Amino acid sequence: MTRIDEIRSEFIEMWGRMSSLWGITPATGRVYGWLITQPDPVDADTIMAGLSMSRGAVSMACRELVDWGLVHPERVGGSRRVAYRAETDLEKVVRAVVTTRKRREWDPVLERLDEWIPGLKGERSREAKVLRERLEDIAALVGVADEAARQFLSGGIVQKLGMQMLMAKASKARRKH
Amino acid sequence: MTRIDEIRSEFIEMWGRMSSLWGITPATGRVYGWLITQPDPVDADTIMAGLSMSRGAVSMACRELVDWGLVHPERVGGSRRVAYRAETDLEKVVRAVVTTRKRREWDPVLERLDEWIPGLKGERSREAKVLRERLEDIAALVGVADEAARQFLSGGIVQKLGMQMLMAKASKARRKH
DNA sequence: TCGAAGATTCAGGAAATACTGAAAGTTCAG
DNA sequence: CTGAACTTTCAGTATTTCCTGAATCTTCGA
Repeated sequence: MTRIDEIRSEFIEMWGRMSSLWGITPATGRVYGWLITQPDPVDADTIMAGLSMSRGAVSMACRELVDWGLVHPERVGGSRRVAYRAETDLEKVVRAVVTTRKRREWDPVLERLDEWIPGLKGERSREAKVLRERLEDIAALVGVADEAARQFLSGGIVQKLGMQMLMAKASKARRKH
Repeated sequence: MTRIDEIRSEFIEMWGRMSSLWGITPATGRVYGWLITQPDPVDADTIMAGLSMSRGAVSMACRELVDWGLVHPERVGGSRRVAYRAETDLEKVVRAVVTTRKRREWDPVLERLDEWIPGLKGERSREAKVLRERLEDIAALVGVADEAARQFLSGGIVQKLGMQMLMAKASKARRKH
């Protein structure tokens, strides 16, 4: 095994382990990792062979990645075959992840909090009063995060420039060492 | 079941479901949710009864929460018994979560990237070149996140004020509706 | 329209993860 | 120092989550 294969397989394993952190299954994570290491789009059979996964698992993983917007399906000329290409523009990746997680995870939390807090307004007990205060604090914090996400996603030119600047800076700083 | 008990149990269930998102086990999430709903510190037996969990599970959950800094153990006067109190200062909570996840999850990623990238410098193939570019981009992005986290944790007065202002604003905005 | 290439689905089995409960460990009052 | 009160540990089991692979469905060239 050459150095690059070694690095590739470690990188893929890393994506597998980080999968829960992103809210995807391990197999999906490995597929995304694998796709990132491929310079050109690859089809399902190649992924199957490369990761020793079943056809079904590859299909489900790719679907999930396409839903997230992390991978793009491309028709291979003159055939039904689909080849998958990883999105490598990191701004798009971050945007896709923020969008999906916000919708799936934060929005429902805010909704529930907004139901609960008024429901506690009537209660007289100290218990209810304390709980209400705590829920209000949490709602405020989630609201801030929500607003920040919204700002980022609405993505005026300002945010884009800011992000690119930061990335360029970090990139340069890292190269020094 | 009164309204408050209903809300409490839904809130606890929510923490159970969100647990994987925070990187804790469901039982640990439920315990934290339960503690948040309690105005006063509670001991292990009370948690056991309230959540119908085994003694062992409660012990492990509380330990994990204490490790994260989300819960504080307090000795009950004149006895070996320990009572647990949820941290409700949200700035401290966010700080604790950022610290722990950064250490456990981001730092290792950066470390690995820093090993891999030089390892690819020698390789001539297009494959290696493309992979190296992608890893460098990822490293830059993680580096930015890392720096942001560091800034936040080093927590000058500036960040604190900024956060408090945002929270106050969000809090007020929410009350209007 | 038909047949074949290829994608998708999903029931069931495999693997990972979490929880229980009893035994062992720890601490403290007396 | 002792034993009672309380906590922690961990082997075994329960539960959840994930993956496989064969059956089914879809699309496209001819």
